[in-house]
Amino acid sequence: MSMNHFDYIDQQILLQIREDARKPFSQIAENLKISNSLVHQRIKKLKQRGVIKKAEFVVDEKQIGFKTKSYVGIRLREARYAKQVVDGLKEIPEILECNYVSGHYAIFILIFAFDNHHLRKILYEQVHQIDGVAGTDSFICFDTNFRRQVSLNSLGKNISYD
Amino acid sequence: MSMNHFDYIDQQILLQIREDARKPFSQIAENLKISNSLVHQRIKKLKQRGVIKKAEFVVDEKQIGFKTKSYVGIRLREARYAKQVVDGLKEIPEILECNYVSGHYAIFILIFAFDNHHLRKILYEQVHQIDGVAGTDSFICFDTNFRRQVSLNSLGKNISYD
DNA sequence: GCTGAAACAAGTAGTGT
DNA sequence: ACACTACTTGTTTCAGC
Repeated sequence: MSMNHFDYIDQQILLQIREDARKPFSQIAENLKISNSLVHQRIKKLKQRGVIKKAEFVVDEKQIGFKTKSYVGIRLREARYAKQVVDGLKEIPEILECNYVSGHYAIFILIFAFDNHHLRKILYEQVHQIDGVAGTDSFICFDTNFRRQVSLNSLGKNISYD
Repeated sequence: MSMNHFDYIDQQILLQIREDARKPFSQIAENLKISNSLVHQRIKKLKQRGVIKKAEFVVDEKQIGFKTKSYVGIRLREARYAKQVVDGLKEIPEILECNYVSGHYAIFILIFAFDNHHLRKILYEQVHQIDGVAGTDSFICFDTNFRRQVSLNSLGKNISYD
């Protein structure tokens, strides 16, 4: 299948910058006992390959007032409305993620709202008004037990899991 | 309610570093026509307040082999098994997020697997084996239409939405 | 609470092996 | 593909407003 290939250096660099995007390259170089500029070159290539996209600061949603997190499954009146519903959902800034899914729902979204009342208003006054939406089911998150990034352990191996 | 207070500078800094965690502080200062060191001070305070947690590089899961993304709702045999089930789920590295939720399911998780076959194996051989799990429903993501961070427009205002 | 300059550290590019 | 050096740029701290 020969897709991307990652060696030990790539993997270690990813492990380090992923958790701290502002970690000095020179420090990474020191840890790995390689030159400063090699780190720079590798990261450049990882970007070119599309393995790393961007570095972002993680803002705590709760700290800026978004206390209610909820997943919401959306049922459509008919399947062919999918695209126009997605276009409508995109206009609602509280919706942070939107997926086409298999199973009970056609579309599955993630919403952050100020509180439950706010969530209800978004659903009733905005989502339900989009032409093609038949109904929604909400899965309000009482608590997020954990949240982490994808494992890098399988890199470079290539991968038998059965 | 007097929770956190954010002025224009805080908001602008957040907007800029959120999308590019490695943007030089000096450049931010220039954009806002404030001193280099004020940017530094403000970011330090935002960290202390817990508004920003860390800077992370975003790794493209598909590029490192995780082609199947799925949300999975978990039903419990009895509600009181919740905690021990979460402990079991935490041991499965392909599970990237785990929430207690309202509605049909007790627990709602996000899984990234190599492919559908791998996903099935994780569910059957790991998740379903955890004591307390009655069953699961999967919502496999065919496509992610969009994905973004929470809006910062409500900062500093304080907020009436009804 | 903010600025500005000075000391320090890191990022970048070019050259050679 | 990598390391070394020289150069440019950013970060951090602190005195002073």
